[in-house]
Amino acid sequence: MDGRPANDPSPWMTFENRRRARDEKREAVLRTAVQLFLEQGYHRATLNEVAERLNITKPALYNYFRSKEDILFECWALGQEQVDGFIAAIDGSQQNGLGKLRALVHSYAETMATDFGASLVRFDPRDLSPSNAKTVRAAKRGIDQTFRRYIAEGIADGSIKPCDPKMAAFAIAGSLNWIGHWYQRGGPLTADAIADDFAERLTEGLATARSNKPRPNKPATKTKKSVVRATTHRKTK
Amino acid sequence: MDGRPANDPSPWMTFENRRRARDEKREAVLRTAVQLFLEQGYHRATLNEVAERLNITKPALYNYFRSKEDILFECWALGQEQVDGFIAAIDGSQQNGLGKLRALVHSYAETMATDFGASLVRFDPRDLSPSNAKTVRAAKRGIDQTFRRYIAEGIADGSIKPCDPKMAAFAIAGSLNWIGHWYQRGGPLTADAIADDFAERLTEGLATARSNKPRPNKPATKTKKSVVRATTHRKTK
Amino acid sequence: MDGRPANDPSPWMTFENRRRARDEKREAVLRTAVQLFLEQGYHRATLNEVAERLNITKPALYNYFRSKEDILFECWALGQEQVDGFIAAIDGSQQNGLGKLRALVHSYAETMATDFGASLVRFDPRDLSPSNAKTVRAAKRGIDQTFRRYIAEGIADGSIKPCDPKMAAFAIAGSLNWIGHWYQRGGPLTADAIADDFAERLTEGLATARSNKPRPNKPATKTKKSVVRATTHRKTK
Amino acid sequence: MDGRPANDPSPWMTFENRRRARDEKREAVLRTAVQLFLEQGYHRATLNEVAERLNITKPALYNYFRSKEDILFECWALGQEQVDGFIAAIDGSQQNGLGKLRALVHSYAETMATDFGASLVRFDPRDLSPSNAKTVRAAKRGIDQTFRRYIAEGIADGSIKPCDPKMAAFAIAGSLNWIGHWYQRGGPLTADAIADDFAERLTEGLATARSNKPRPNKPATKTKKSVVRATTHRKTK
DNA sequence: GATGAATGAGTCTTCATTCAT
DNA sequence: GATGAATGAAGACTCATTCAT
Repeated sequence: MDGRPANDPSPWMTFENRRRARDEKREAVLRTAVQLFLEQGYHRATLNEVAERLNITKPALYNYFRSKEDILFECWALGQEQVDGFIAAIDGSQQNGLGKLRALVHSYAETMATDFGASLVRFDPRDLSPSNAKTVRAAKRGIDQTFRRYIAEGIADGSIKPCDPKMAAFAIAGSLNWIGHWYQRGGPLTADAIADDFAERLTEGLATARSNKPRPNKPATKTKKSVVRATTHRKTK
Repeated sequence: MDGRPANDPSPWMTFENRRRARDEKREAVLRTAVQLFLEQGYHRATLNEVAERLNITKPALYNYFRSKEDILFECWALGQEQVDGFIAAIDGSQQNGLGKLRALVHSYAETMATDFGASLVRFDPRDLSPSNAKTVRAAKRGIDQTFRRYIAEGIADGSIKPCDPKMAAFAIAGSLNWIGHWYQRGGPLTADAIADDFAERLTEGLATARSNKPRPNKPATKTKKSVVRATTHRKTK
Repeated sequence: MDGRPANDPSPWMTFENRRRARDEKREAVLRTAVQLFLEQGYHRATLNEVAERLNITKPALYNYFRSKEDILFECWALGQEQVDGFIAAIDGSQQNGLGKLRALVHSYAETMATDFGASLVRFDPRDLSPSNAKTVRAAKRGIDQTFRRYIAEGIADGSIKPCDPKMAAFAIAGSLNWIGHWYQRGGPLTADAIADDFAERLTEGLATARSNKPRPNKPATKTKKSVVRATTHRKTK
Repeated sequence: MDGRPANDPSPWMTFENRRRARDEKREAVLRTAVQLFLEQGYHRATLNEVAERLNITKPALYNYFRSKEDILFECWALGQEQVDGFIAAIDGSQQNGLGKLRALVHSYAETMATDFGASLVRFDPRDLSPSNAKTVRAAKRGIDQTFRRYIAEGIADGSIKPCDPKMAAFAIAGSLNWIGHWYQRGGPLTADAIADDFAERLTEGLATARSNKPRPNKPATKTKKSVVRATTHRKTK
């Protein structure tokens, strides 16, 4: 019933708009920053250049972020959200271990081909405050354990050959993370093609003979986009 | 009567000693530096701290290196020498493509577990001068092509299943490079165990059925240590 | 109703003020710097001291100049502008060669008695970047050729005795440049007196008998102050 | 008595040789240093480069000089000796004021065309220790006063037109000192030609009509070389 | 007498960050 | 919300000078 006319210029609307505008700018900063950080490396990139690319001035950045490190962390967080999203989706899906692993590899590979995704593996946690660094390391551990968990699940349900989940996870994660270093948008390989290729390539060695029948071309979860961050972006105070 | 034997190599000996002492110090600097750079990252690490750990003063470092970047590059170069060494050895060995690939994976994995080896993948070429960066990038390309070459050889000689050498090389190199990020000396896994494991794990998916018989436990080249740098260390003038 | 007059140039005014304030500060820096550089020499003078005298901190200088060398060059440029200014004025005047030469000597002598003028001969072009050094050397050559040109003109129009313009120019320029080394504000000799004296002294030997009649006490151009730098000061980007 | 055979390799002879060899090296250092200092400027020139050009090492220089500044001062001193020498000669000569002035100009011009001579006007006394700087400034004052003295003498003896000796001296000295800045060995003008030209040019304006008859082509003192420094070079302790 | 090595002092420069407007 | 100006902290690098050999 809160029947507010569409053209209501109420202060609230204004407030809403403000918040939205603010969030858009925040994201614009992050998009610019992540790109610059990837391009030049966090230390060589200066806030001045971030600001320049946005046609604003350096201190203006401080309206949206508390520090350079804050920006770095938020970039990372956006990437991590993607990962959290598809992991949640896969966790909730009905597949055997091998299927989940394949889905994970596929989604992770796709993410690695995005700026925020690549930031997950190309940013250095040591550039973060101890507290943020802790968060990052916990998340990294979480990803690793998800890999191991799916592998263990697969071994248990017979879709994956008995093996050491730890080493297998390392090997797979390494291949995937590496994508973040070599993938270039506009290159000969599309993110999708890479994801498809790696989903098969990195898991075929693990699959039991019986599972190794023609698998579905695309994992079911493929289109599920990551569950976004809870609500309004926290101000990371 | 000042009883010095005619063959007394005195001045020369002194000279020799000096040179040796100098080289030893140079290497000590590099060992300390690579460790610190890996620990803290190149930008956070200061020459002051490098010097402190060596119980000398910062300017003393400039007796051996021309700049911080020079040190960085030399660390990288030492790692690259190891790689060049075992690649040369494998190239000269009598094996089919699969065997060479396995040997390469094994040696590369071992190298990744060393400080100088890890520096190959954890240092950022953008921290180097354009000229040095070029060298580094060329070397990286060389390694990639070696992987692809062995795979292609294997396909040609029937030891490796037909596949895309490029993607296969990326997948393998990624797993290996990742070692440089997670391996910790003193951890539960020895470098040797990792190398053995990866040599098998990363190649089994590529092997043709016929090659996949009980392979030798250790690649033939395993004991061949990398051909070291010619003789006298260049003074990085 | 916020009763601001329509023609309120407020934001613009502010902007204008800012720019002016900025330019004023820039010039204050240059005035302080040129003085310090003359006092102590470029190498002994530190930016810290420049800043101290201005009651600001060293990095604040970098808001106005890109480097110490930039400051040096701009000091020189201010002096050169004076010279360019009076040369242009003399060039445009209606006088015979001797008259122009006298006017030049007079103005140049006056300039040598100023800080920025003295910087023309007391700063060392080798302290400048190659590009700036080139500019400086070209300007120096230009001044030399102006001297020679006026002498040649005088010879042609009969006001100056036939002689070697090159040597004559060297002799005159030497006397004048030397002023930049010995003149001290507040000393027994005023700049004006020196200029008058030198204008006569350095030219009387060159004048033909017929020109050597009672010359005007003051060269016509004497009051013409140097054409100042266009308008907005370049930002030395 | 002390009949020492010519071939006596006595310690004394050795000592003599040593001293001579030492002095030769000292002078070689100074010759190299003055050249380098003139080429690059005192501050940009490093002792390392001085040593390199001599094919010795930097610390070796400290066997002959106590500091970089000491070298600078000694270079200056060698130039000053030349000046002291010809001034003494001229002082002792039988000429009227004009003649002495001409002789002074001639010799001074010649000196300006030498490295050590140029160092007199191109080195900055502020680079010297207070004590040495004082010496230098006194010497400079002495030269100035010599110019003024000869002019005054000339006025007194009627060979020079009444004028202000101070200004005249400044004008003449400026022209001469300037030579030290522009003269280049191997250029189109020989030192001798310059000296002849300037001896006439800088004095003709001062000469009384009666003196201005054809003057001798070369001042009598021309060949008198400067009285050298007393004996063994002081170690400038 | 000469050298390699080491040092201490000092300077420029960069950049994230803050503040008054 | 945005800006120009200013700052403090920090680091790389240079070089004259000394010392043990």
